[in-house]
Amino acid sequence: MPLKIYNTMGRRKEPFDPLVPGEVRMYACGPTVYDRAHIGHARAALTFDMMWRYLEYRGYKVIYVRNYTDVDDKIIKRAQELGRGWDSLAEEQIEVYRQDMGALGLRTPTHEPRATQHIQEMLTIIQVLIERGVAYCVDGDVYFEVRRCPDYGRLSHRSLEELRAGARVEVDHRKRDPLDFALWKSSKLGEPSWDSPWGPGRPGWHIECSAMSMKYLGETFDIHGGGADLIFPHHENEIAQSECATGKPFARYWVHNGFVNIHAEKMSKSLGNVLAVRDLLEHVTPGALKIFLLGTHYRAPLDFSEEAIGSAGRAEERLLNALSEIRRVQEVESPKANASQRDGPLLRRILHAEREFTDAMDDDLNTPRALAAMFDLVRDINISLKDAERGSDTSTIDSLGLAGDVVRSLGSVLGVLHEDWREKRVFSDTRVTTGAQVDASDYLEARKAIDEAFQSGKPLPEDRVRIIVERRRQCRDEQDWAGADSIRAWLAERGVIVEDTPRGARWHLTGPRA
RNA sequence: GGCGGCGUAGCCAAGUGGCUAAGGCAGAGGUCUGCAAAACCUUUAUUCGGCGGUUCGAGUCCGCCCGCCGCCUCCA
Repeated sequence: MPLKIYNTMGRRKEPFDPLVPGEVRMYACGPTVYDRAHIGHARAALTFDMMWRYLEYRGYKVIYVRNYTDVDDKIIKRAQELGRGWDSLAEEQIEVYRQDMGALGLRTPTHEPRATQHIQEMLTIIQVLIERGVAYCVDGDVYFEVRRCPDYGRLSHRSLEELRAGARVEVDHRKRDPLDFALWKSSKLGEPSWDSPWGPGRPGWHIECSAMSMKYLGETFDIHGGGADLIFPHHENEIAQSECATGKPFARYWVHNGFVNIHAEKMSKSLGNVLAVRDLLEHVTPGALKIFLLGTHYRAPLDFSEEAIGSAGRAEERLLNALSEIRRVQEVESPKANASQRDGPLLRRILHAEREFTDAMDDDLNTPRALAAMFDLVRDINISLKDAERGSDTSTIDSLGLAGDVVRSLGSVLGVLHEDWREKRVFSDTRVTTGAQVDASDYLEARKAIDEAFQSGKPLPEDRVRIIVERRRQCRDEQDWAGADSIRAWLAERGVIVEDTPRGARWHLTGPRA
């Protein structure tokens, strides 16, 4: 079954067939770097990171370019407000963006070009457009003349008339058509400025993506994407200026991800409901955030809610638990069976899950279905784990190991399931009792120390907590259930949760991070 | 006004006209446990916003209606 991708251009799923067999060139519009990344940026970056990973999983060699818009009205404005240089603000925010995307486990694209480092390439394209008579210069500004482009509106499926009718832009009488857009803007005093044949100025917004995508990927390349809001005017204008300059088709597949709403409202500065990735990661694991985002198909609008992301976190736990259980069983029971004796039913389920996963992803990257395939396999794993635990069938151990590998591998295609993320959870600081003896004076001293720390709001001293937990274990060994229960309750009041396992008591801290 | 999207169980969310409508969360039973917790298993939509229509057959196609949203202006 071939991979199919929804192409905004034709508004339908199309079989994906790259220009050069086996190789994919893709470009995604990156952020304008004037503020921290929010959850919408995360969704866009994740969508293309996931696409990249899946294309590689499918065997393609991928060149992935994502730009930084590091000169723009918003950056200039923000820098002025902050009383600092626009370039240092952009530089700082690029670093912040990298950190945030890194925290989400997103890979760094093959190239991350910046607009300011490609001024010359932009000037070249603008020059060609003027020579070809599709762009004109007025008072140091250069505009693209929209009506010289016969296909204008092809991507957004709107005619020039329709666009003019709905236009809310103020009419600038220097332009030949209200829809003409700036390729080059003359700089005002104090604004960033580069020399050009039309005087000092700075690039218009759209030209940078044409310049950078074509520089790194060629005049025609496979995939171009971004948020759905970029369809018009950004991508429409990119197509117009690129194709008019080269006379060749620009991008072949246009991919757009849906928006993130916050409690059914659009996220916007004015509503004050912008959710920064950084702030979000204070409360949830990257894995939970990604499972939440991938739980909705990338083209559909996604509504953020605490409840939904909480349930994604518990779903992540479910996947992680299965993996650690496999590991535990493997430690206890060494595989005895050879390959031919492997557990048949589980093997079949593994193959089924892999097929289901790729079918789902082939169908326009249907990550909700792909996740479902993983959860199905996890259920089968859990059932087999029960069998293995009963000790009746050691032949399943081998297949369980394989099943775990498959879950990990599918998880890494979606970029979820980094097992080390689990350690970063606030509530996952677990320890197991050792069997050490605790005498009465140590116990009383530990209680006192814990109470002092608790009352002053400090983190509880872990070594003292351990002493209490060991003391409780002694009570249990002596079948002093009342004593054990009262210690458990005492600890719970101070934010320590104790859970008994076959290997001893496990405890973790809640509340303020230990 | 123009263009487009959405409405599926308590919540989130898949679903190429045709076997019993994925999956996750929550809920309910159960296993395990001294008790708990955690974990795991089982279970939870005669029905897909409403009304008509096409079809042997529709959540899936068509029409109308109701409700919600996005784009047309910077925006992922």
